[in-house]
Amino acid sequence: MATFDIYRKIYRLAKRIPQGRVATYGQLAGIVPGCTARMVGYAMAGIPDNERVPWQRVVNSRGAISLRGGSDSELEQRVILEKEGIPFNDSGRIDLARYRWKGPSLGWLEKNGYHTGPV
DNA sequence: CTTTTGACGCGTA
DNA sequence: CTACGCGCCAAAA
Repeated sequence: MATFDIYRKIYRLAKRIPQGRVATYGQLAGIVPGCTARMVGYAMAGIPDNERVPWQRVVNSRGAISLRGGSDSELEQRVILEKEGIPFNDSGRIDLARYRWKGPSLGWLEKNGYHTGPV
């Protein structure tokens, strides 16, 4: 099992995040076997051009955008998310209790070799 | 080879 | 609420 396969799994999973929902780094890491939150962030930073991953729907555990510091693309992503129907509160955070993605169906997880529940 | 860094998370103070 | 530390693991230096 090469690390390349893990990245592919992360991408495949992230592509399942529907519009109007968000997922956290830790959440995705908990679904992909042998993956950590840091690895998800690293994977998002290195998405190949041929892959179309909705990386803007992945936020940190606080419900805030965590882009490479100082970049203006952070504001850009917030605009995209708001456009997709996700509101930000006064602190610039998303209400994860309401907008967090529930994850793929159990059948999809089993079929593609992901974790199906809490580790 | 070793050290540092990074789109993270969580417990503690 | 903020600040700090540790754990996590893959790339880059």
